[in-house]
Amino acid sequence: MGRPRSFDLNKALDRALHLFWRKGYEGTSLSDLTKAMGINRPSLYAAFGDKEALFRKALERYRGGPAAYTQEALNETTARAVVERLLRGAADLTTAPRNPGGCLTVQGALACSEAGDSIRQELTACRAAGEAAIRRRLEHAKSNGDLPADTDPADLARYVATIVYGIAVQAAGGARRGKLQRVIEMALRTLPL
Amino acid sequence: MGRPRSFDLNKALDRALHLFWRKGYEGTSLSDLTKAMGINRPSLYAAFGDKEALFRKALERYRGGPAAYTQEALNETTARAVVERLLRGAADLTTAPRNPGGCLTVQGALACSEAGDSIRQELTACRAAGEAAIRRRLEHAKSNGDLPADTDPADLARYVATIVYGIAVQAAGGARRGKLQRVIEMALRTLPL
DNA sequence: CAATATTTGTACCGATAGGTATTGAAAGCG
DNA sequence: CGCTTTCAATACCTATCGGTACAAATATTG
Repeated sequence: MGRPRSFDLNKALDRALHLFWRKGYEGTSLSDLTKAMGINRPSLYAAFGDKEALFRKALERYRGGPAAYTQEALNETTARAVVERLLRGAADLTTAPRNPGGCLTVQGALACSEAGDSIRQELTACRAAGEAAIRRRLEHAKSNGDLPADTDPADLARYVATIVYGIAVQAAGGARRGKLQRVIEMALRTLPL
Repeated sequence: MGRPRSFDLNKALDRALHLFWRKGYEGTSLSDLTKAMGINRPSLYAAFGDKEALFRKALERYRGGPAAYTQEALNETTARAVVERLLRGAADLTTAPRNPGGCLTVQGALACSEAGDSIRQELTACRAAGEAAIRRRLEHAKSNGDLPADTDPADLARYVATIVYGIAVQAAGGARRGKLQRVIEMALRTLPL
């Protein structure tokens, strides 16, 4: 019972996500958010909690939506296919015309004031978790003989993650998809697998 | 004539630089700055102009100081030495204990509000200029036969820059120097030179 | 219909943002 | 010394920040 909500939760969350994605956590104001989401402030707080809670929900939606390719990539059958799909997916995601340039987990809060430090740490942890997932997948590959014996899965995972982050910075600076694909060609041509 | 300035311009600028480096352009407030610089607000405005001008001066000092290794790297005699020194220098700079983690040109303003957009563009241009300098150096190397004929200097420069940016993001997330050196080993082992 | 539960809109809160007007202090020069 | 010039310090400006109190509006339930 009670008056029903007059807006769509997920649509509003998507708007918030795109804003955080483009302007970062601290660069996005509540006024920006309410305007883009088409709701007013008390409705936002009732539905999502404070700004920090809203960002975390947007991050969750990011991981389950635009960034979901990472899970699919990890399900590829060979280590090389995993790496290739991770890199190509990163270039596609960060340069898709319908998205803000770059990656939310990189530009959401790389450096910020004390007020944003909790979110900064959350994004750092999020990147570390992604890197750990790659490492585990590569460890599995190694135990299957799908990775050279002299290759350390942790090193390779960190290397792949580093290139993904670099691609995100390039995209934030306006790099086009084709240019990033050439970067990926260079990275792939010379991998130890 | 007139009353002499009671603080050291360059020392104050260094304090501002370290603050911007750690917290980004918008994450650093004027109160943060005046406190760290040991001066009060009107002195700051008289000596450096507004916040935006102060940041540009800090960026200039960054390029001429902590980031000056890039120029030295470009003066190396072989293309491989250039690339190696660029990468090793990036890891050293972004993980030096006496510095904030990461790179000012990456985390200074990757994503921000409209108010910071001018600085964001400046940093984007700064990164592009660095990449262009690498490309020109590699073009020169190619004309000297120091680069394989099938290697595009622009592609290689973009690849190197991408790894440098990735290293900066890793360092901002707390990565240690040793780990980044392993990333560099992987990148170097497989370069087309 | 009346009663209740929930959302909405407006208007506001204290705190802080970047930036400045003004006054008093400290130096050089005659 | 007295005059001028520059800097330093306090206090203040408007705008905006994230967050909320309160009352009007809209639905379900009896």
